[in-house]
Amino acid sequence: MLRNPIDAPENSFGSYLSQIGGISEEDVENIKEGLRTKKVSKGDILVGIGDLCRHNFFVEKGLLRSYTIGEDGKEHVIQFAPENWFIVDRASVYFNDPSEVYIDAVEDSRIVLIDGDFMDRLAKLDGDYAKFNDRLLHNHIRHIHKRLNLLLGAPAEKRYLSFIEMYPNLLLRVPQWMIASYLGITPESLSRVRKELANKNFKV
Amino acid sequence: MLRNPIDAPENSFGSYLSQIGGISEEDVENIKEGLRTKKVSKGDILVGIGDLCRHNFFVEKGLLRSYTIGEDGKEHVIQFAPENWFIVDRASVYFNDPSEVYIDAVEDSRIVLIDGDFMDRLAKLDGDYAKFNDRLLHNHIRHIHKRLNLLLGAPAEKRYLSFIEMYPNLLLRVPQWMIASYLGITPESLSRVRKELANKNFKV
DNA sequence: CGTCGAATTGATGTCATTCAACTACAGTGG
DNA sequence: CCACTGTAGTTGAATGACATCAATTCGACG
Repeated sequence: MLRNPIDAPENSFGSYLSQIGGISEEDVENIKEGLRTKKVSKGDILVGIGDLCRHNFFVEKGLLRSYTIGEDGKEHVIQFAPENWFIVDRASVYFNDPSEVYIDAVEDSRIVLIDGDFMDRLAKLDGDYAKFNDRLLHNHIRHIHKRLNLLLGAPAEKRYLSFIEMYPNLLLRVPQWMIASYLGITPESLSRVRKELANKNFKV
Repeated sequence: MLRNPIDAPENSFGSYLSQIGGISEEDVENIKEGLRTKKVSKGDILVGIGDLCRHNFFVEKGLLRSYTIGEDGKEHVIQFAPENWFIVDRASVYFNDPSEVYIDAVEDSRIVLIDGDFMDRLAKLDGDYAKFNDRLLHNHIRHIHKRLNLLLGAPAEKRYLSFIEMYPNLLLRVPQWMIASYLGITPESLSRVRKELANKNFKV
């Protein structure tokens, strides 16, 4: 759930753990062999609705997304995950419930599969590391709350502007109809919002 | 974040910890003296926007809510917390950020104030207890995700029906305009939705 | 009894959706 | 190399859902 995509070195998950998670190089070495890295192609589905989602996915390179199919039969994008983000149906991993989302690859990607008790093993190495997962969870919550506020209050244009502000780097990587889906509007509406903004002389 | 209001015995937080949290009676005794219980009156504001939210609130009796003021100047209800629920701006407690929400009392209430590192102290008593907080966090996330889905996909009527299903006991306790605010619609619209449902011969 | 906020109702406006047509472009196979 | 096809994006006209504004009713409470 943290920002700043980087230029996708191999094993950026290791650097992430040590730099952002504050986990010693040594400990990273000790546990990382329990991890699998996987390459997926654009369009590949990693988790389907009804599956058990057994892993948390860390994106080293590329772009994943999660989405549901509403009762209206339409896709609703829940989250995008570019480099250095996690993506997962936490309820499914944690409670062993069938997944309520799809997770698929928007671009060819290289990802790290983190199994359910990876964090537990990490916590066993050093009690402080339990706090790392805690931080991830709190970040996640903060993030969804921001989104909730927008959906509750803001009209389409403001939601779009806020999306640009939060994910400036995704603007050119994600097709417009997916952004529309993330914003909770139709592609046509987003097209018109963009036109309006252009008329107002708005530059990204 | 768990259901089933009860008939508000004194110290229902203790029972909650032992029954739901699986924490031994003895350990509950050991730490509960660090907790304060407080009575608040309908309308009292516990946390204001900009304040530091220093506590997680557990509702033993009564009803709290959290809400923001959108840029449109309107209230948006984030969450209701009846008996046996927690309510908190987690980002504020965890990251020491100024609160982005108000928390106030919808009814006269008796609440337990849980300070930021209560869970840490609990975890120190018994390593397994760390998992309790983890479970709370995951429940919270699952809950907001459900909400996200509704806001993304469902029209007013479906959101209302889903609200009734999730919080049947709140229907009679929360004024209609607050429910409307929770659903992201105006009180007038909710009134019409209800009328429609009545015409369709819908019974709560 | 009078007042105030909550809820309903009607008239009207606005924003986003829907449906359909059209353009642009990328990928495929002849 | 070019036609064929499918998907993304744009645009227009009509519709629909919800908001807004204003008037009225209802009920709680001093």
